[in-house]
Amino acid sequence: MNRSNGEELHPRDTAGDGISRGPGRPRSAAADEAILGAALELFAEVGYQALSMEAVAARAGVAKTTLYRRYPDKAALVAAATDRARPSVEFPDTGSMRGDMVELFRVTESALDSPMTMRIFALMVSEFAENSEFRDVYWRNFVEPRRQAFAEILERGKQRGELRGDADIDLLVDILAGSAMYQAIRPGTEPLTERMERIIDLIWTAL
Amino acid sequence: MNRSNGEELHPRDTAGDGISRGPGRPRSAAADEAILGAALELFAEVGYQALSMEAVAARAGVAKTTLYRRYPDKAALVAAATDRARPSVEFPDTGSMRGDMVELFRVTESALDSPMTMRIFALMVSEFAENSEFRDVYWRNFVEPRRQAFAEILERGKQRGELRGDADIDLLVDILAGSAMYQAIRPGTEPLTERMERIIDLIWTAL
DNA sequence: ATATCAATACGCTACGTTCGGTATTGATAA
DNA sequence: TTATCAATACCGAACGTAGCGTATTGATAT
Repeated sequence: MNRSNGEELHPRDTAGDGISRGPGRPRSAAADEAILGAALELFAEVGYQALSMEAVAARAGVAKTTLYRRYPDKAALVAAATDRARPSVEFPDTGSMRGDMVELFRVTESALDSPMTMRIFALMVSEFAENSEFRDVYWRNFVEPRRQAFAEILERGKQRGELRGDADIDLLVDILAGSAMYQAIRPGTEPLTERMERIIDLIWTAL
Repeated sequence: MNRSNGEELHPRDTAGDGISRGPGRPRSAAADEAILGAALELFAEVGYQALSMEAVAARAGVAKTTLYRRYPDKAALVAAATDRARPSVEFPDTGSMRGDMVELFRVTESALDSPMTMRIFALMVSEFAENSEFRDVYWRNFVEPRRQAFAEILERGKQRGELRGDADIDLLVDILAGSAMYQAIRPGTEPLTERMERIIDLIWTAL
């Protein structure tokens, strides 16, 4: 799990510009696609630990060596596969800040319920303990976009006068994102959206 | 990783009442102790993944079979070892609610910085995705006590009149605990305690 | 009291299996 | 000619199991 990026380690840049090609047979783009697709599927199905390189190779219809030609190890492969799967985040605009917040949480809820998102989250947390660069990929792809959406909503609210001009947006985002993550982890409570609505209302009495 | 408790699976209840003992040689309490100690040490040192049963047995000075006589698999052993390691949580009482909160966070910060706590946290999150009963052990031992401390502080504040009587304590605890966890995960910011102070102050303008 | 018995734990060694990762080989595409 | 591909064998680490002989205990028979 303590792995460097992997892109640097392999001579052929599969996803590269494609213009300057060295000698010899080029990598198969079809294999690239099949590998990443199979890896992502299996990761979503069984999680990181139970994902085996043999299974990925089998599902992709590719030999195991073909995997290792592209990625130095399992960690790098999974990182690349999940990296590609960035879910797009919508920036809601309902007119009111509270409405935007609720809508954003509503949209996020399904993501937090999906096993794949939780698995990525788990990977991020566990890799944090190991201080790997892994964490940065996940943070950038999965957390930062949602933080951006939060910040955007708050900024608009500020301009509309719904939020005090001196409010620390970064701090507010921390509180909101932290509460959302916590609700996702916390066992057995009321539905996420409802609870988050109450959290929003509580914080907003202090706006 | 999908494992039932383990206590039920093995006939001898090592930690049982000790009064009614059937025939046969009893389990060695020294071995019990050595096993759990070695497992906890190794878990803190190398994490769950890299922890091997062979290493535990070697460090405990015990045969591998002795491990499997007690615990059905690695997951159960680690669960038992970490279960025993409940860190005690102090309930601060500085006189003011804000002071109590800050003090509690200050004490908690060192725990959040230790690799073992982070590893347990990671295990909890990843096991949540797998829906294992594992998660409940960790939640009960590591999260719930701190939630209790939070709730206690807030309750005292309520009685002192520092907090509105109709404040939803459970919800407040969620926000505070969630923010703290988030800060622990979030890469590279200011020191946890300082940031938590600001979060407390922000929320408390809405008391 | 003492020997025996049944039951269980213990350490040891070995084994079967899975899986990550490497090496080799012959064929194939550019 | 040169690198990729698939197939296969291989190595080593690790989980978990099985069998052996031995040690320790409670119950029982003499």
